Amino acid sequence: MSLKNKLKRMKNHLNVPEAEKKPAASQLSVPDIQVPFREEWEAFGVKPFFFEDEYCLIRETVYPLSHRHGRYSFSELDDVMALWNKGGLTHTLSAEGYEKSQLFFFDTETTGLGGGAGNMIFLLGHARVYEDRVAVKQHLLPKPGNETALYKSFLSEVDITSLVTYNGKAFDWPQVKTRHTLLRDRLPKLPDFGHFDLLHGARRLWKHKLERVSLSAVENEELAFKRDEDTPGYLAPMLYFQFLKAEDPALLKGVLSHNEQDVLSLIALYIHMSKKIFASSDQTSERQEAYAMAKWFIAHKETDRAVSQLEALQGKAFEDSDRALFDLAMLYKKQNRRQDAVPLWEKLTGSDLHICRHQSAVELAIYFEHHAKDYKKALQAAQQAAEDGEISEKEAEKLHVRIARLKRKYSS
DNA sequence: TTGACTTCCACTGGAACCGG
DNA sequence: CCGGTTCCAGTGGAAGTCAA
Repeated sequence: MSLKNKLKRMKNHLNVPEAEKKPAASQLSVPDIQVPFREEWEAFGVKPFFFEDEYCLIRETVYPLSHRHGRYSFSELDDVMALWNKGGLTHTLSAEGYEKSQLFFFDTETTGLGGGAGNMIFLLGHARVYEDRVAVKQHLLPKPGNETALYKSFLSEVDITSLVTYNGKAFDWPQVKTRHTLLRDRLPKLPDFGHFDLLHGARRLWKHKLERVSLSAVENEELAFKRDEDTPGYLAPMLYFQFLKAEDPALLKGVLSHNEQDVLSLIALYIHMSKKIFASSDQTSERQEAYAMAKWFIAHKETDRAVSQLEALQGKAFEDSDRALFDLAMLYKKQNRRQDAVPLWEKLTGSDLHICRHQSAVELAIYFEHHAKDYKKALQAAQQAAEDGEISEKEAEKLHVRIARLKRKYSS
């Protein structure tokens, strides 16, 4: 909590040059800058932004909240923000404490994948959801020498405390940081920040059924969003290099709209994943997905939620049903409900999965020795584990010690 | 109090994989 | 193409529990 406040303070520092942001003064002081194809750009809703002796291009697009993007309309962000802000749930995607307009849905287009100095970001796009509209804003680099203007305009907008990206932790943001290092003496300092990277949650939930967990695959399968005549991202570098030679805005229209669709998809995906997280366990039809959700809760130590999620899956057949049952038993143990865990472990000693079979037998041995004080049953369980054909050297060694001790206790 | 175990946490190394 | 993040299983050590 104190961290969040710290970030808020730093954010204020970041936004200090409020006065410089007004382009009017700069525009007057540098009336000699020529913007090629300026009329064409303006017809496309793109305006120049001037800073010192440079400029970049800004495109703003507005949607009503009722606008549908696949399955969802942007107004549904309200619903999920309300759910998060009801509190009581620890989760990496939790927007508790945030205003919805603080969420900064963010994506870049670059000249390549490598992080090296040869690469650069040429388009920074972001979307924010306000009370009455969704505002998309894109900052475009008109030529390599104008990065200061690009980052000046972008950094005066970015809410660094709540980025929402897709693989942005590994890709977009490190790139921004790299460029920022090159420019650091001319730009405000970057603080640490909160960052929701939707890639990892998407992987957790859908890797079992999606060949690729790319944003476009997730759009298709989960958001029911279809792009018409999309310019694929991998073409962006080539188109940008053509643009640098010809300067014709038409070359980048496809890239701009691709980037715009990307940030809009981030909003829809955030809505989608949040709704999934709050959906009660029995209304998730896909069992593997429900199990993935349970494991996500376990990772966040949300034991009660994980338990009810797993209980809803009990008795249902699916790929990982034994693992799910084992996880449930271990959660019961953690909750001090060993009497509920025991029948599950007993059942799992007949599992096809070695890891579940073995670990369950060991847990039974521990339970009977230390809690039920039934040394005979403990010995039986340990011996059953030891007789398992798939047992490893190390496991066998540990069981040997356990069995020896139990034999001693049992005979006395 | 001590010793024997268990539990919890932090760390680590490897693999997978997404972005343009 | 390649960097960075995360997951996952495994490890080790500190802290906690219990019986004698």
